[in-house]
Amino acid sequence: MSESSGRLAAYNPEETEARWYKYWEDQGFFAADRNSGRPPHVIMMPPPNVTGALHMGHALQDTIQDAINRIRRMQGYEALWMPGKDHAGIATQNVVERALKKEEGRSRHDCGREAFTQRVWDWVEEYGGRILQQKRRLGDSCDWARERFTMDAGYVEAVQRVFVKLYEDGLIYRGHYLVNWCPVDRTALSDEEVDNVVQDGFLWHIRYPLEDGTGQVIVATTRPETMLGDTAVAVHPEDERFTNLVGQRVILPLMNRPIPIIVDEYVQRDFGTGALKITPGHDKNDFETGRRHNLELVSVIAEDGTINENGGAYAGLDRFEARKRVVNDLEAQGLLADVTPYKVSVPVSQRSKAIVEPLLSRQWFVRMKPLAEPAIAAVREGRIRFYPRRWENEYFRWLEEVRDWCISRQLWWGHRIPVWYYVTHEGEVDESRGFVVSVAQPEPGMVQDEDVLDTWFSSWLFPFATLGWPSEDTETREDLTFFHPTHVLVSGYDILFFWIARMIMASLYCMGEVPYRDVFITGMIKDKFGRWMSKSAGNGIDPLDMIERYGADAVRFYLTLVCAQGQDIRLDPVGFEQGRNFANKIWNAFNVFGRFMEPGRDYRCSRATEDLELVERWMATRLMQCIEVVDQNLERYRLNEAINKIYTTFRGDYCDWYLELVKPSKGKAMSTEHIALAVEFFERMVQLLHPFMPFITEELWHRLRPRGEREACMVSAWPEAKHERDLTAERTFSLIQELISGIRNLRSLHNVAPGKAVDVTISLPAGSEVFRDALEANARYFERLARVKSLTAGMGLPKPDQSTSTVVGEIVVHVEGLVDPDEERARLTRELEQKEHFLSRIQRRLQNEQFVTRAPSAVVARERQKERDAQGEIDRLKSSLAMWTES
RNA sequence: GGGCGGUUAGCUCAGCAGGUUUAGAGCGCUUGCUUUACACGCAAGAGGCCGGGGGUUCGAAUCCCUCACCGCCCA
Repeated sequence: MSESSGRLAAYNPEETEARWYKYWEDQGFFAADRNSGRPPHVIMMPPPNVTGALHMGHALQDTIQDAINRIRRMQGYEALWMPGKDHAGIATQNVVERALKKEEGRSRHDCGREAFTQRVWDWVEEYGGRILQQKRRLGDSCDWARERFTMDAGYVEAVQRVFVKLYEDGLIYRGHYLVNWCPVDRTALSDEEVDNVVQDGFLWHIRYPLEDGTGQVIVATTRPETMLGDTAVAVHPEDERFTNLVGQRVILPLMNRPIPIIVDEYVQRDFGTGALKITPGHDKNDFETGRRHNLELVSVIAEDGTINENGGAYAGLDRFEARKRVVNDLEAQGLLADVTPYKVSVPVSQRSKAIVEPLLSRQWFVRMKPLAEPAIAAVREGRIRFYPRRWENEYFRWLEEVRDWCISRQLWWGHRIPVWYYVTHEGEVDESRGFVVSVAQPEPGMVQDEDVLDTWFSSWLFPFATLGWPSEDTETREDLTFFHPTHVLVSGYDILFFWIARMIMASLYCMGEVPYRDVFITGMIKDKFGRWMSKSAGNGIDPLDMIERYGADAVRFYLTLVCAQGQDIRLDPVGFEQGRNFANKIWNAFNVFGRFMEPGRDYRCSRATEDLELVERWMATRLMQCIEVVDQNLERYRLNEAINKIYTTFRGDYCDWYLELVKPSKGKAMSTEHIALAVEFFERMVQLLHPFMPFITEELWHRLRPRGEREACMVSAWPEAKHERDLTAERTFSLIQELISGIRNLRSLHNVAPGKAVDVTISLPAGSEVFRDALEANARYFERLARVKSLTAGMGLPKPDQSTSTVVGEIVVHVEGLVDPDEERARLTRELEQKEHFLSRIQRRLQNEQFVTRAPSAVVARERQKERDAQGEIDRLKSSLAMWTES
């Protein structure tokens, strides 16, 4: 595996990634064991739909989860990332229905429930594992052996048990209410599954003639077809326009049915004409009004969205066709008073995009208030914390006004509702005898409720049902006790209510404890123009394509870099190039010393710290600082800050300065001691990078030293910032960096050929003996990085003839042999202006008495130092400039 | 109608427990360089009164108020 000599080609992720993933899995590194003696750290993967394919949202969230999981594992936790998949009721049923239609031209009804359900199982068997396979390409280090499906036998039992428990506690009831009905999927939906979309519509003003023929009332409506089911007209009690009409009746046009005029506070006087048609069967507000006034309730729309037998002449028409016909007929009869354009808010099914119809229907509901209260308390008391915090407000707002949850779905695919009915001799359900709520069939011959449960009614149990609850098996229970509650949930705000809030409720209710301590809410991936990615818009970016093109590490790196706290991400696929380039950089950096390494040799640095040369001591301290910053940011889930720090440290400090200075010159070999330290630093950097870029780091980690049978970067110990920072090395080296940059700048400005060496004189202020010695000792650095052939450093050295200068703090650098007076004057003038501008800002601050007296003394001292420095620099710049002006 | 985010370099975004920030990164741009780890690179540079207005403070991109525009959520 080790390739210790010869040139390495550009990094090729493809081969590396497959190999190491297999290695990790074969070694069992993903498996979590409660008997390890280590403290647990658990992440529950939001279970993807079995029908799903990997998209960028998964890639982002998995990258984050895997990074956290890998860090925790390296930090010595028994890290469990629990994978699973969701049966996704409607979505999956739809997929299989479409396939059935396409392949056999049959509907699920042609097929029959049992056969159809079997087909879904076959489909899940065949394709349901696809998305989890795709996740492996990302490098997800989940404990695959624990993978759970929300329709697994044990999981089914959990769902049924929770239903029964909730029912017995009075938290589930069956009710006859207006529900959100999707005429396309022909099922009830919860409020959360319905979006309100503003559309261009009309306000139709319709004349309702008074029964006594003395006049008319004009009502305004956005849904004229529902008039077929009107059972009243309502006006506001204090609306004087209608006082004399209250108690009278109007004849409902087209239906020729007398209906009363009632008063109700709910009517908005300034809407339309002030008179409101009341359709309790097809409007939620009207439903309430109807209840208050004991109005008759007429349903005129059927489950398929057509007008039913109560709709008179319109029976059988689709609701939209009926609207046109109703409007035409009203107009023909002179009953249409006015039509005005109007913005209407239309309820739309999130899944089918069909306009949802409020329909009277008997469904099962969960009483949410009692479940919500402990869930609110858990967050208020800080037992659960959201990152970023602002989502807590959103969470509270939803829970505080949460409405009961309609959980029954008229589907065939899902958890069957554990409710049983008696049957008549004819085999019909006999509801007159009531029902029994029970996991098992209570009596022979009883039939189970036809409906299934909302998918979220199973996924809200995910954190503990996946760990085996409610199994009584000892092993399982110990596992549950060890791993639950979990530690962090990573998910998007799009399912804050659907899933996150409900999971918290379910865990508190069933387990008596929170499901997790931290909730990390990610932003959503948008396209580069800020639009949602979708198949229909064709603007999606396939993570697998990106992995193929750039490598999984590159994809992960870039996603981590742009995943700033909860902000939506406008993803530009060219960004992944940065990841690929960085991977290549890492690969080649290894090559700098790797090509000198003898195969099988374990390079260890034998020098004491004080024997290290300056740049080595500096690199050691930079690494410490990097680890500190990374650790701090990881604690707050600021992964972008962490990866950014590692990136700049590796690229800037390690490659551009450290490696450049320790690599041997042309044709020379690298000393064992230099290799040893380069290996040591590299090893640490690779470990820090591993959670974010697991593949390339694993590969290189193995090339660094001979490794044992079951050793791997992914199970190595997380680097610790255990050494003190070496502030002297930091100060000395950073000054040298500035001097070198200054010289490079002068070379560039004066167009010195890259190969041409220059002589440099560095004039130091009095008392700089130590620094002068450091410069002399490290003259090689200047030669290496700035092509300085002769370096003269000393206190108060004069400017050599024919030289150009720049000022770094109290130091003046003269580069000899450069003459272009005009260029020089212009440059010095520019620098001088900048400095003077800066100085005046500082002085303005210092002349402010308030500042001097009120600001902390350290701040004032710092400003005074800045002033002195700037003044000194200005003086030196002026004298340099003077020389050029004289000559 | 209520709530929340965003507005910082040409583009995409960091920075927001007020003072080492003379506001950073990547891409793009300009100028050099095939200096044998890397052109998926190196070096040097240009580019921003941090959306407008007001306030708090000795000091504001950062805290408060207000307005504008963009986006999201809820009714």
